[in-house]
Amino acid sequence: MTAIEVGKAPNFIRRIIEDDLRNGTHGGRVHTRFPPEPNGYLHLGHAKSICLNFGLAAEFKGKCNLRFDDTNPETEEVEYVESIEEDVRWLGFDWEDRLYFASDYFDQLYGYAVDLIRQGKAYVDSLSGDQIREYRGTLTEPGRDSPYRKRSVEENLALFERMRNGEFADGEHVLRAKIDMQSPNINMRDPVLYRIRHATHHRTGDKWCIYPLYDFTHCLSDAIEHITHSICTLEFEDHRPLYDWCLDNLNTPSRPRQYEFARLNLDYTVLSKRRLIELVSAGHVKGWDDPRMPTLSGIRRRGHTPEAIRDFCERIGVTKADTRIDLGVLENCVREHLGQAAMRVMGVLDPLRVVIENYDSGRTEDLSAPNHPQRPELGGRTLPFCNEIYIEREDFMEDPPKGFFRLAPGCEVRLRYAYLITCRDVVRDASGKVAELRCTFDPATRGGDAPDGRKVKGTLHWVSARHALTAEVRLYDRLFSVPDPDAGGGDWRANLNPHSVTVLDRCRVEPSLSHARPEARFQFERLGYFCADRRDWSPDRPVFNRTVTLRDTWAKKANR
RNA sequence: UGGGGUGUAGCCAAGUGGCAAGGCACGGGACUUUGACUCCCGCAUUCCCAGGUUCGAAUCCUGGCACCCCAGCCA
Repeated sequence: MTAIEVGKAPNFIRRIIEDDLRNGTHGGRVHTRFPPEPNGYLHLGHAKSICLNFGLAAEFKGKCNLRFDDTNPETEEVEYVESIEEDVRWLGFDWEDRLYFASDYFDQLYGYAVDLIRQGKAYVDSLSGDQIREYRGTLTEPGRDSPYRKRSVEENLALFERMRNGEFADGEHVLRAKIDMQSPNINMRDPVLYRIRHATHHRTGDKWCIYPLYDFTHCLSDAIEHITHSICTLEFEDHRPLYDWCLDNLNTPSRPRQYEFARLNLDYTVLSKRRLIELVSAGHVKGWDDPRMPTLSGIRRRGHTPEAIRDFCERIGVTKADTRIDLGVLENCVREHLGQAAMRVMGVLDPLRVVIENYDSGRTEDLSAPNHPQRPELGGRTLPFCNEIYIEREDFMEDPPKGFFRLAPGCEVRLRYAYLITCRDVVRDASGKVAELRCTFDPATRGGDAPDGRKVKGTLHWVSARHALTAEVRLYDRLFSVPDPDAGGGDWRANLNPHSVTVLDRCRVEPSLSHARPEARFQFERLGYFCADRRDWSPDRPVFNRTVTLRDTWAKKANR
C-alpha cells in the first residue's frame, strides 16, 4: 500500500518503508519506537515524533514500542516517566505490552561492552575529562590517541570490571570505543561508551555505578527490540556512523537502520527541553501544564484535543529541512476539530447590563437553543430570559464606525435565539462610563425571527442577569512576543509576552454550564473555544480557559 | 576554515527529465439567527544563484552562495 492509497501525504520515511517492504528488508516487518528520556515533559516536538513512529507502525501493520532512554540517573525521575506515559496515551497511542526501559538492558549492554573489549575494539581510558577534550582535537584539527589506548585486552577487562564494582570515583576512568582519533567526524574519535556515576537510578537503584552513554545504548536497545526503522531528529545524523559501527561490530539479534527528520519549530514559543525547564523553574509559567506551555499537558489543559494535534502533525509534514511552523496552523487544527465537536453555549466576558423596559420584570421564560446548529443530533438546551440581561461590552458603541452592525443608540440587533431589541437609552455612572443600556424588545420576534421579514444584521450573545453563573475565564495569548525567541543571541527571556495571560473573574455564563465537567470543551458563541480547567474547575467556581478565539474578520477589518 | 545536512509562494509541502499538487496565511465574492462555519474565485511563466547537457530541466552535470548541526564522561 502506498502513501497515496492510505490517504496520507507522502514523505521520505514512508517511501523508505515502502521500498523496504517491497524488497523484503527486515523480513517485511515494520517496528518503530518512541524513545523519550524521562527528564522533562513531552511537548509538541515530541508529538511530531510520536505521531510519526506510532502512525507509521499502524499504517504498515507494524508495532511501535514506548522505550524510556534512561541512561542518565542524575537528571531522570519517575515523575517524568509517569507524565510521559499519560501524555502518549492521551494523544491516542497504545504501546500495548511493549513498555521498555533502556535500563532493563544494562546487563546485556555490559556484556556487549565486554565483547568489544575482547575484540580489542574498546579500552579503558584514564584521562581526565579535560584531557579527553584536549586529545579530541577540534572541528578542523584531528585528535591524538590517548596514552591509554594501547592497554591490553586483559588489563581493559580487569579495569572495566573494577569500574563496575565501584572501585573508582566518578570520572576516574571511562570506557571508550577504539575507532579513529583522526576521523573528520568527531563522534568517531573514540567516543565514550561508559562513564562512572555513583548515583541512584530511578529504576535500577544502586545496582550500577557505571552507566552507558546514548550512542552505545540506543543502537543496541533498538537491536534488542528488533526495531526496523529507528527514527530520530537531524542532530543525530552525525551519529549514524557510530550507530552503525556498534551494530557492525557486535553480534546483535537484529539490524535496525537509523533515519533522521527535522525537528519541529513553532512560532512564538520554544520547544527545547532546556528552555521549558527554565520556564518552569524560574516561575515564568505555573508549572509544566500551564496552558501557555507547548507541553502536551499544557496544551491539553488549554483545551486542545488529541485529534487536532494529530491532524497538525500530519499537516506539517516530515522532511529534513529546518522549518518554523506558523502558529496559525495549530490554531486552525483546533478550530476545525472543535468547530464540529464542541457544544455551543453563551458566555459574556465583559458584561454590560441591559434592561428591557417593555418586558415584564416579574416574568421569566425559557427559550430553546440547539447545542450545535449544524448537528441537530446533539440536541439542545434551555436559555432563561428575563428583563435584565448582560451583553458583551464591546458589542455596544455609542458612536459606531461605518460597518459596525452591533448595538448602538437607536439600533436594532438580535439576541441570539431570543428577541430583537432596540437600544433606547444609555445610562452612565458618575465617571461617565456606560453603566447600563435601556432597550425595548419586539414581542413578535421570539426566537430571533422577525415575522415581517425585516433584516437584522447583528446577532449578539447574551445571558440572563438573574440566572447567569459567575465564572472565571482565563484568556491566553502567545507566550513570547516574537516568532523566534531564541534567535538573535540576546536574552530569550526578554521576549516573553507580558500579556500572555489575562484572568477575568466576573464573567457571566449561561446556567446550563453548571453541568460542565473538568476538561469539557465548548464554543462560547462569537468568542472562541473554551475548556473547563481540569485542575481548578469546580461547580462552585467554574473556571474556563480560552483555547483559541474564533476567526474574527471584523476585528481584522477594524484594525486596518 | 574539517565533517554532516538543507535550500520550491508570507509559512509548511508534493514533485525523482515532459512543461509547478495540496494545506495554512492573504485578497475578493456568495450564504448566514455565531462578522463563525460552509461554498466559490484569485494567489510561483518559475523552483537559492550562475553556467552547461537535452527537443525539453525544479528534477541531470559543473561551479558558487546562504542557512542549520557537530569539539558533553547529556540525549
